[in-house]
Amino acid sequence: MKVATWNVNSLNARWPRVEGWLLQHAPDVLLIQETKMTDAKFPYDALATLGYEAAHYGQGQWNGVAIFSKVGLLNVTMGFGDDDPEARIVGAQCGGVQFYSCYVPNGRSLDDPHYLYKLAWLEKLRTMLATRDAAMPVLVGGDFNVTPSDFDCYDPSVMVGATHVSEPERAALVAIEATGLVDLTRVLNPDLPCYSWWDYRNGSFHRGWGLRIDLLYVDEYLRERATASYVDRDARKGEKPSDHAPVVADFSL
DNA sequence: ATGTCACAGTCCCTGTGA
Repeated sequence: MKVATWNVNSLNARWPRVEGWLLQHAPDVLLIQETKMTDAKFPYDALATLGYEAAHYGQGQWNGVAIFSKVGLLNVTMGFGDDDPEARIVGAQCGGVQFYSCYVPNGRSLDDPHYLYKLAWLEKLRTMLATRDAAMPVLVGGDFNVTPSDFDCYDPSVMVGATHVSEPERAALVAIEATGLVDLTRVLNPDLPCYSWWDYRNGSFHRGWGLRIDLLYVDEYLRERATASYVDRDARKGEKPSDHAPVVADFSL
């Protein structure tokens, strides 16, 4: 089973790239973030032509998450079941695995209310994962907007005082791991940066100024069966790329 | 460090978010 997560920064603007990527890589499951579209505009028919069922939790202009699957799509859940109006998490069971596609709030700055919303959102995710059905393998992927460690930053010295590197954000990831999950890309590539995002500005991609903020958390069952995890940097090149590259994992199930 | 992109509305430019 091939699985990937990709923040596409508008599925409307990115559809030609997404369609091409699906044809080239044929993942069994693709977790998408930032569709930035209403459900009415979601390309269900085009995905069906490519062999994918899809679950979309859309909001409109901002946010929006989806799961594309070639291996079935059951028990779709949207949000955490509270009154949060932002469309940032969708879940589904695909091929006997519980998947979640997550778009963690950015936080904006450490003194912004949105930063507290980010921490609260991560705690809601942790609570949900702590009470999950342990009988079902689980993969939680998405744009976490947090670097797990300084090694996931091109230059930690320029990130001091910023979001994405703060101790509370990293502690929130550690607490999520404590529910029985591992950061698969890092576990399989302890010595590679595996950056997944580069700012559109400053020629950041070509200068190597990246961050690893798109993560795949898996339980022990999936970790034991994982054969590879990598970033498809080619998807960050060329015409109208997203500012994120897909993060892929292969499993022998 | 700020050299970009996408969105909606004020609608062919501007403010906002990332």
